[in-house]
Amino acid sequence: MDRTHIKDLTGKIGQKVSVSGWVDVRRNHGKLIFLVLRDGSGTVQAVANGKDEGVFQVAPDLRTEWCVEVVGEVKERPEKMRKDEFNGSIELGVESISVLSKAKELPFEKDADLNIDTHFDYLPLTLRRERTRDIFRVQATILQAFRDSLVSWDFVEFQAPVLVGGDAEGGAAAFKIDDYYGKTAFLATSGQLYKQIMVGPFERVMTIAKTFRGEKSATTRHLSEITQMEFEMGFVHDHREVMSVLEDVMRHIATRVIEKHSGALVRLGVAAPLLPAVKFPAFTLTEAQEIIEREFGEKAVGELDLEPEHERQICEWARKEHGSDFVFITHFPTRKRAFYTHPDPAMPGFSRSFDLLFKGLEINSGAQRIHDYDELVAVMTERGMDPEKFSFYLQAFKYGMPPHGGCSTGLERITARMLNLANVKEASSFPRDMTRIDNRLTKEE
RNA sequence: GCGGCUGUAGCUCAACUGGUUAGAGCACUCGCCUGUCACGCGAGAGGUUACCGGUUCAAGUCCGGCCAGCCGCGCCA
Repeated sequence: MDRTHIKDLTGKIGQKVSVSGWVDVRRNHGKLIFLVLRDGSGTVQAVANGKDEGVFQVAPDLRTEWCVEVVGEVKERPEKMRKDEFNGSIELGVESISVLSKAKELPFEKDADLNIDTHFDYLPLTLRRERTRDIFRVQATILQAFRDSLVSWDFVEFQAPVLVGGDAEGGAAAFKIDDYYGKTAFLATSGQLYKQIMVGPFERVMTIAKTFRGEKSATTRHLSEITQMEFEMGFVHDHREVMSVLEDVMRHIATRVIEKHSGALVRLGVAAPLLPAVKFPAFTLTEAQEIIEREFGEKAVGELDLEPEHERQICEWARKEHGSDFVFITHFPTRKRAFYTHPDPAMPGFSRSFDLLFKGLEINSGAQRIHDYDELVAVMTERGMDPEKFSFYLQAFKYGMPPHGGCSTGLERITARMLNLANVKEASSFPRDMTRIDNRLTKEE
């Protein structure tokens, strides 16, 4: 008998079907056993009746997470037993059960709150929890919405390398590969330089790139391995055109998440992101700092960046005053940003750069880039970098590079803020940090 | 790296100012249960209180050390 996916059962009332999946919950009433079956598409209640001896040779033994194949009839539930949830008005009348795989007792409480280290210690199992499935279904939608929107606007997706020849960008700490055919290589901290090179062939490019940061940071917003959703576009006049595209991408992502995952948002207890009717509010760093001083009495003006607490404050204020969970901060000090960041001639000392804050956290960073070869070389020299070491990259600029700009969004950060996850690590299916790669590094074994 | 907090059953947590045999819920085992949906009821099993040392008649509780985790800061995105 062909398998029916649980999401398709609604249309098969009265029919005999075969369903395969996991036992999500078991409620044993003696001569009546309720099972909640789960497959990749959803859940459904199955009812095993004690009158059926064949079924009752198996049903009482079933436990959480056993894999089973159940044959039965799709029935409407009795009027009073209907629930306002997916498949809440149907159930499966069990006629036979075959056990595909047994499961031991789970080492944690399935639907209760877990400490985050328990969650990580048992990831292959905790990922099966509804909460976790909700998080990563939303994340998959974020990724797809990012890709779909940019591709529809003629951005070409390319694959940025992960193995790179140098810790090119500086700033972020790179993981070193000691033996790359006898030489030293690094794991990419960003796809930035390759993304700029790709403006040459395609003008508009995007990539969803794995990047790696070796900072010794133990916080709720850092990971050692992150997914960056990046794009770069040619022939811009300044950073504002990049911000405009980014805003459209963010609106598209938010809309898609709201459309597809209203149930998950409810289960996770999170409100849909607040989008302003007009444009995302945007302030220069200095303006933002003045607002923080005025509204929160914090000293901020003159600092090179917003402190985490200031990011939270300006977002709180923007939500109240502008009805937006998104806030752009522009014009960071030139010396605080990467070497390729375009200075703003109208604001000496400041650059055509921006961060996008979302619900209190920086989720994106971008800028117009320097496209003039001589200017780029001069800036590098000024910063004590050796242009010779970047000759590979600089070829693109020597041979006709248009004015361009782009940005990069941290997938885990936007997911975490979208769903109000306290720790960004919960937004990574297999998080890597200072003390974990699959196992705790400190665990004795 | 610095600081704060935490570590008790498989999980989530109790145990007042140190005081009898360290408890509960869930999970697990056994029994009962035909409409549950956090099913219910009864019984049972499950502990070197992270680890090492100290103070005390007496330590889960106080002190020192050590390990681990979380949170914040720094740094970063």
